[in-house]
Amino acid sequence: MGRGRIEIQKIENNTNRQVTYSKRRNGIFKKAHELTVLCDAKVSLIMFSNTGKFHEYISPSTTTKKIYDMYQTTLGFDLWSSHYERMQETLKKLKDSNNKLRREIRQRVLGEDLDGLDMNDLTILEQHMQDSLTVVRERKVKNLEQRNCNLRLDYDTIHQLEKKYGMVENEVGYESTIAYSNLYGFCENPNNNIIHGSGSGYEPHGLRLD
Amino acid sequence: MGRGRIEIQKIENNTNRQVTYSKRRNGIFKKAHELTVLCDAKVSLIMFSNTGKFHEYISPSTTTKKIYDMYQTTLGFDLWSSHYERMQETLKKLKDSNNKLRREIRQRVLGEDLDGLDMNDLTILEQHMQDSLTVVRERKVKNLEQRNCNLRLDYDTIHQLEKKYGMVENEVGYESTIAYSNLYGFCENPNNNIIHGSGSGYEPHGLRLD
DNA sequence: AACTATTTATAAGA
DNA sequence: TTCTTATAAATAGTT
Repeated sequence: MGRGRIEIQKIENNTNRQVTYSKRRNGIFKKAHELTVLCDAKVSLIMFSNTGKFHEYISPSTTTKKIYDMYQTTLGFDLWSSHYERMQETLKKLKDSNNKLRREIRQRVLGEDLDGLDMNDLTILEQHMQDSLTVVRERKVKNLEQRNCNLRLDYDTIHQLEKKYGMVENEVGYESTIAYSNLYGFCENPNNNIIHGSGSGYEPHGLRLD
Repeated sequence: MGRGRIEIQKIENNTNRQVTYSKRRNGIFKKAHELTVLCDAKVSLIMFSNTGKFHEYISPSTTTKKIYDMYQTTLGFDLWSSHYERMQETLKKLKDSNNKLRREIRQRVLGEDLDGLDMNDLTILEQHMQDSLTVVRERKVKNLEQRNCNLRLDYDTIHQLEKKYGMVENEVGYESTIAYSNLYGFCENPNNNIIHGSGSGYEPHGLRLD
């Protein structure tokens, strides 16, 4: 439809191709719109030129996203699944990881869910628990030693103050010394359990497994 | 372009509209293809008729998904964002949950990361660990008792077989009895630790925290 | 971007 | 539906 018939093959002349693209693009957009109106159809027309230029027609009664949702539904597969895939994978890994962690906690912290473990597993688990318990007890000792040091500092400070300002030495000195020696004595027996908690009201201590 | 000019407005006659849709659909598809070839363009043309019928043209050099990826990139917004949103949320929750679980394990299972805990926390933690350890040790005892029962069954079975087939009673009976009595003796001291693991090669035992 | 000779698309009819 | 065909519309090449 023009001054001469043309073969349907790539127009090699650059300018010519560009011009034809522009003309025919308008033509096809017009056709798309006419179809939309005449036949009450929904049309999504997306084009990228040779040079990457983007143009689109979308029927006024719809949106590109709606068309793609319909497209997806119609064809029965998920167009953007590849977009999701990595996300899905991450999600799955996280869920697996979560489950493993929860199981670890059930086993190791709460002492539940031991059904899958054989004698050897139980022994290893027991050893780990024993080690952790030791770490916690050592930390308690460390804490007490720290408290001890602070008290010793306090005692020295007070002692100096007493000297300086002539306070009654025995009164204050007595209490400080009591506290000091009690704590020091305790620290020298790091494995005793005299400050053990009540032990009755067993609670997960802020642990949520739901 | 026909026997008479028509107004661009919805064709009310149902059959007529259907026919026009069919004809013009072919026309626009042909145009889309010509544009693709002549101008080396990429065209995605998706149509849904009045009655929900689906038709599509896509340039052979591409796919509908590629077009939509380009569309997305070009327009600089995410067509699928609503699809993502819930997923993103789930992902975040899982990550948070994971982190909490990992911290729990660091504190409670490995005995690490105790810096935020005061004396009381440490004591509670210690008690929980002690309780869990007790559970594991009780489980070990239960396992041994179970093994014991199994052996006792084996022994009875063998004993019956011996009777039935006249096997030399002492030979088999001796070994079974040894095994049985060893285990039974062990089970009567549930809190001893003679089958403790090596205890030297401390490993997280399948726990991954990375 | 306009023009216009021609080709192409298609409305109406069969 | 599909074919036909008169006519409208699109557009290739030109300006």
